[in-house]
Amino acid sequence: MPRPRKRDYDDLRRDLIDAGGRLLADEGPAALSTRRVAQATGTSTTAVYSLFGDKAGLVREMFVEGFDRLAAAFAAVPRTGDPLADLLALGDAYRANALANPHLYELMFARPVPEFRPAPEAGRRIRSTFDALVAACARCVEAGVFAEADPDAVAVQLNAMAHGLCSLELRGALGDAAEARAHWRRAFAALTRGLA
Amino acid sequence: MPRPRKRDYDDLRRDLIDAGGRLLADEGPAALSTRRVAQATGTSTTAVYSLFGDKAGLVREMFVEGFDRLAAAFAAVPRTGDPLADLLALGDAYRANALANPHLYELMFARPVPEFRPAPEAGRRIRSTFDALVAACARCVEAGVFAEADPDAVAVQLNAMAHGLCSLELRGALGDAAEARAHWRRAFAALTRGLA
DNA sequence: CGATGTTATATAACAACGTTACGATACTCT
DNA sequence: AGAGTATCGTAACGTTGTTATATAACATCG
Repeated sequence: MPRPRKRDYDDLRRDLIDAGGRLLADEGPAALSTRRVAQATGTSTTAVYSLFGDKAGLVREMFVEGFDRLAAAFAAVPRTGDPLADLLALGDAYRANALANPHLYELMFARPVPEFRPAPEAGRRIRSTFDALVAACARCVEAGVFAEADPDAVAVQLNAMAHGLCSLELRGALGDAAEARAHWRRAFAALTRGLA
Repeated sequence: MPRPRKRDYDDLRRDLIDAGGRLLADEGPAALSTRRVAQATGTSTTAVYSLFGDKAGLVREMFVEGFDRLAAAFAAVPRTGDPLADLLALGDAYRANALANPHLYELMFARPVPEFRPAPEAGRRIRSTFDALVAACARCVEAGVFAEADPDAVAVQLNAMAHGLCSLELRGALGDAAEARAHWRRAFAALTRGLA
């Protein structure tokens, strides 16, 4: 056999992904170059190519990291006896995650790195975080909080609203934090009332 | 005075903007380089810098072109006696414009060109197309179709929903055209019912 | 334990990128 | 007609993504 060196291998992978995230967060997408990432990790550009194949491959890992964080944020939302409150808490978690990791949110939904376009295959991982939302919607339907409807279709509506609001807020179109929170509250109040 | 040459000047401007649009639409953001644009227009990269200052300056023109098209699509929506129908027609126009110019839509609301970040000043032009939406919301409130509310806040909710749905549809997450249309209908039915 | 084969990674090169300095051209105005 | 200035082609600089090459480090076999 050749040269596994499994330990350092995984460490280097993580280091490169983390360095990419830091670069993206601190200096924006233009600073996310293979050289900068390699330099920040104390290695050379070749590492990116042997470990990820491409710059796009590295960015793809940062992309799934973004969805992993979102999934973690969703998983941390407790399930109480109130399905509607749970659903709204999911919305808050979505917003909090986007505000805490704006660069990853952008990477997930705004395509800031021209080399990287999320593959349709990546849709499956997105889907798995989406399922948490669908389940919460299903509970609302079962509990009679929402009118009889396909939970999947309901989830699409809430997802669209959440993403639309995040998009506006990150662009600064929702005013300060207090105003933004009010927009969120009103929007989900109206939408969930319409779904009842 | 210097060397106006107003005629060719404006023509060249338009040609460069159009070439950029074609390049972006046909080959994606990675192909949108000053050299490609200049070559497609039969000129050289310097033209971009003397006419727009920057690559970002050229992209900014494409950006406002996107909003001009959206404004034109909004302006083409007739105002009938039914305020709610008018509002929904505005939503359809928004969707149709996004599907007809997906690359411009991406430029307006995502961030496919790292060099270009919409200036806060550009917000004013966005605002002017947003105002058409606000006016339609105000008519719904006045007519009693919606409950008493700040038309601006209502418009934010509809805007967020529309953008969220467009974003999902352009990503292919809304199924085929028929399914997507059904999602749109259901989403706005629920939201406008909740606003009543 | 030393030789060998295989892999990981640094070095250096390539084409293409955004940008700028420089010169030449083509126009407006006196 | 002459003078002055904005436009724009040429060519260069540094940086980008990527790849070919070469070296170094490890696992296995003799």
